[in-house]
Amino acid sequence: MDTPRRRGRPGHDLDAVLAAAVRLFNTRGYDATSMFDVAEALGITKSTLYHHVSGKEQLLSMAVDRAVDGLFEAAAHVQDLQGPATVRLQKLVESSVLVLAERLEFVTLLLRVRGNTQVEQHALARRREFDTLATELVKQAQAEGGIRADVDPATAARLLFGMVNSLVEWYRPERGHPEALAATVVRLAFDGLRTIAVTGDQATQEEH
Amino acid sequence: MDTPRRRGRPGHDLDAVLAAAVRLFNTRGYDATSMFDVAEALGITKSTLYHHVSGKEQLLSMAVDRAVDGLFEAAAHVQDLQGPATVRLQKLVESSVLVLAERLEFVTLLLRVRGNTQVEQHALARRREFDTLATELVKQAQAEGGIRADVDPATAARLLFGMVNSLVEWYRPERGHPEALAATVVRLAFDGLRTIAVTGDQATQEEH
DNA sequence: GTCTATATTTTGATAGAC
DNA sequence: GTCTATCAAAATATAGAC
Repeated sequence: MDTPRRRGRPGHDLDAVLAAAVRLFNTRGYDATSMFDVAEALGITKSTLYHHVSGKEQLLSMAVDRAVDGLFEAAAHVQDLQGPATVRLQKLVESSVLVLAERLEFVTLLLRVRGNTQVEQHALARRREFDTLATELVKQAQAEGGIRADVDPATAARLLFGMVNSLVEWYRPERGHPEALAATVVRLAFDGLRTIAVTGDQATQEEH
Repeated sequence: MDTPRRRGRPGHDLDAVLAAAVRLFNTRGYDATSMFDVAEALGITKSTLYHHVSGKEQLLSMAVDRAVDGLFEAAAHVQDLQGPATVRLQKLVESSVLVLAERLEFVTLLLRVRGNTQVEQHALARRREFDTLATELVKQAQAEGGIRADVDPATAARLLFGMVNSLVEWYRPERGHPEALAATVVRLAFDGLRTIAVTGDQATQEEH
């Protein structure tokens, strides 16, 4: 959205540093990635890397913030909507998939955070906040009779977004449109795997 | 199943060492856990720990094997069954949940492996094998008309088991029966979240 | 089986020149 | 912005006594 303003000619800007770091964190693991590894990937030395960032944790912090911010922007947008909670829940799932696809590497990193440092604990706290929000929406949808009431709302929310989050394990942006994937996830989650009475517009086979 | 035969009186046996290591690997992360940490948790020194195991990687190797073996035992059991593929797929989901619950810490560790060492690559290869097997079952179930054919079988299998695997993020054995949870997962995955025509036996609200 | 060293490497991070 | 040099701490692992 915001145009990253060009910096002074040479070297790397923060975004490039962050991108390289996050890629390494995801492939090797955060702890297994050294600042030397990050510097090497950028073609600079460790000292130069420390000129750009204050430390390893700052890289993690910036990365998870991008993921969390995206998720909450989507949630805020959905909460502004009118209409049945069931539809809003569908929209939340849909936009979560889109955010995950758009910020794949950041969300991937976020989902692997375990809470051992303050940065990680903060990220976990915001994830729980999102969870609560989703659970509330499930409750409302159950109350209005849109989704089944024979499952605990917290359990339903966790399984639903567990399915969504599992996308980071295999989704690759180069194959298939995120919109189609989002639609598939919503369909599977809400209508289930089982064969249903075909109403007419479900004849398209999709690949991702 | 197999009675762990008692060792010579004193000290720790391999199972105790493995259990302590896996617990730490899951809470702090594999790379962030040092051999000193494992030794300390057992109340012994690093040297003594090295008397029990050949190194850190062996601990990881043994742990992921326990998870993978459990999953494949379940898969083999399901493949021996007769009847429609749709039912076998349901059984595979169900028993996967049960294995996950029974070997929670080992499966948790398995699902976090990224493939940076040979041990991890081997674990990933076996996971892919399981994936292929699940995808095949989805295909068969689609062919016999049991589950919807408007979704790519690989995508369906990944989303289905993505939902199952997400249980490691929140399931805790002390709360609720694994059997009830497995039933909930199957119901949600196959019949979906949406309210359906109530046929009579779906009045029970479950908690996990 | 358990310990006290100790070797060796790698880590995150800083100082200071250009 | 980038480098060389360096530090202090922590890591995996081994040697060898009891």
